[in-house]
Amino acid sequence: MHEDFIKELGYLSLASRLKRISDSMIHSGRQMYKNLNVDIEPNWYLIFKLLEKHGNLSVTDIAEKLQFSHPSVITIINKMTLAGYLQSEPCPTDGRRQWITLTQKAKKMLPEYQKLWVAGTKGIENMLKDTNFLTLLDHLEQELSQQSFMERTLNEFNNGTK
Amino acid sequence: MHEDFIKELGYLSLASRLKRISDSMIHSGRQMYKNLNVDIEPNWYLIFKLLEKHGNLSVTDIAEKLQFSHPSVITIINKMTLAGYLQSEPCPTDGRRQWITLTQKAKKMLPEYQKLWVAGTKGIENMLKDTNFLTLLDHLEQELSQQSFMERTLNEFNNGTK
DNA sequence: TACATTTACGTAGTTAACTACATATTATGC
DNA sequence: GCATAATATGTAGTTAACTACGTAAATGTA
Repeated sequence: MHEDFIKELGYLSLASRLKRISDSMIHSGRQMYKNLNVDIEPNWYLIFKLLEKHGNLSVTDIAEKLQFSHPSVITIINKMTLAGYLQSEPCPTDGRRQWITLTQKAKKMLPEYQKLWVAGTKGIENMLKDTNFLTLLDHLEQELSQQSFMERTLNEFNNGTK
Repeated sequence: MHEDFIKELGYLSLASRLKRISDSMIHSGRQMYKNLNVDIEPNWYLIFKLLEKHGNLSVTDIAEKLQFSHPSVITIINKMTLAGYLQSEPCPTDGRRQWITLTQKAKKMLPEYQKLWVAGTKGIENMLKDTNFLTLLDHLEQELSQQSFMERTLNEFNNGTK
């Protein structure tokens, strides 16, 4: 086994490490869909489940709820529309907005996909069930939203020179 | 405050959430370097610290130690070379390999940059010091290396149909 | 020793997030 | 009620990881 330098760096490389883990899981998810011949992509579940919950939403609504930029949402929605899962219609009361809704194909396929997502959730749960990992993520995200990584670093940097 | 749908999904959206956190920290780091007028990029610290430790390494060595693909390493190294921090020379005993080393500029600047990285580490430590977060990351990465996210999901999926 | 295999590096193209800018529509305020 | 500001969507270009493929050098083997 080779040296794992990112692990060795501890807190310093936290962001790199979180990126490594998420990249690996997303990659594995993409491969799974491909192997099963399911024509969806790793992050589409977010849109599926969001529209399942809310019925219809605008691009901006979706971006806010996912904390994505709106161009990212547009890119995902365009692909899902091309794949026949979504349709858009102009909002009747506001000409700027688009109402995004699930198509019949999406509603038909959702129960099947839902089984996969439940299985994925269980797989992760098995690894982490005796831990407080999600609570720690809540904590970390809340801390970072109160004061950014840059602000924290600069504070420590300036303390060091006092 | 808006609905945080990714948080709401719990384990299902773990990968999306880790990506969100790492993206945000990396973005904040880039902004910090920009504000301080420091001409380095967020992941260059990995190369700096690796070469500081090992003296010189080949592209493949670096890729293995970081668990990056070698094209990713080449991209980073090309930029750092352009910025004057790295130089390459052919390995005298193996014509296929390049020895990557720090330049004088890099050695001169490293103590200053090191202060920033120490400050960043402290900033993260302050958020997580009373937790076992790094241990949980070790655990998660080890579990995922033993059995991929896809394998775990398919196992659970097939159990569900039995 | 010559040929096949492995290894190291490099290039091209993909992915999914982002910012910055453009345009159209709605809301606000004098 | 018209001009300005804010909002919603869309487009273009950036970033950093990846895979796939190509080439050159070294290694192994018949």
